Amino acid sequence: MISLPLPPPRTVLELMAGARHIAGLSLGELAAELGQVVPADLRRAKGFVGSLLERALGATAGSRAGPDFPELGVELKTLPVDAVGHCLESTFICTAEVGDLAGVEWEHSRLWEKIRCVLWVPVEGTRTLSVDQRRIGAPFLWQPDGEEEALLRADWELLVSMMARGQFDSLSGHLGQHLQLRPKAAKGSSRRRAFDEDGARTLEQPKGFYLRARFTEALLHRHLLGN
DNA sequence: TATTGATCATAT
DNA sequence: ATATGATCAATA
Repeated sequence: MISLPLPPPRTVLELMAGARHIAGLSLGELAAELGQVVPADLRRAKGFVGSLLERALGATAGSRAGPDFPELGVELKTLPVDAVGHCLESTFICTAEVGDLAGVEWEHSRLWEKIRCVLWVPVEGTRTLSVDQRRIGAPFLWQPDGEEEALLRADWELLVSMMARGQFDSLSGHLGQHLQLRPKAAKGSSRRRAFDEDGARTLEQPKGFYLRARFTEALLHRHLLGN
């Protein structure tokens, strides 16, 4: 047996090995090894699974900005799945700037920096399963290929250009084939400085970029088929 | 019932 | 206040 939490991984291969090591464990078993208590449900602990996995695998970034494993340039994301392999939720990637959008380019965007190398860890997320019984699945590393990058870039450019033009009234979670923009705030009343269609200062709801569940599901299934 | 809009806890 | 980790829950 290897003791948990694992030390900070020195290489991507080491991180992968750690993730494979905890695959098959239930969240209850993993939490017990870390001396943590598992909440009865996630209503008041929405980040529990992600934080638990970070701790187990030796992530050190905490809630600081940037990737979970800065030295490796790897972002860790849990992926809630059901028994059949369907993704149950979209995946939050990063907050979106709603003002001062001039000159932002895809290659230097926070979105691209976040997703250029992701270690996905599927975790059972069916709500009828108690949290402690949910099992951790096999991890897989994803670096978007040219086609995937082009698809995400197209969505990103549409959404960002609309915000840059102040077209917030036309924005909704319906836009974007694979990447969407949705509210991301503690309260519905939260506001950030932005500019309206006439360039006048205004306040808008904070927003975040999310990968649609069907997109992450395609990644998962492609991995399962061997790629 | 799939999806969008709203929300919760914690760290800095 | 804002960024981290996301899932909840109302709506269409």
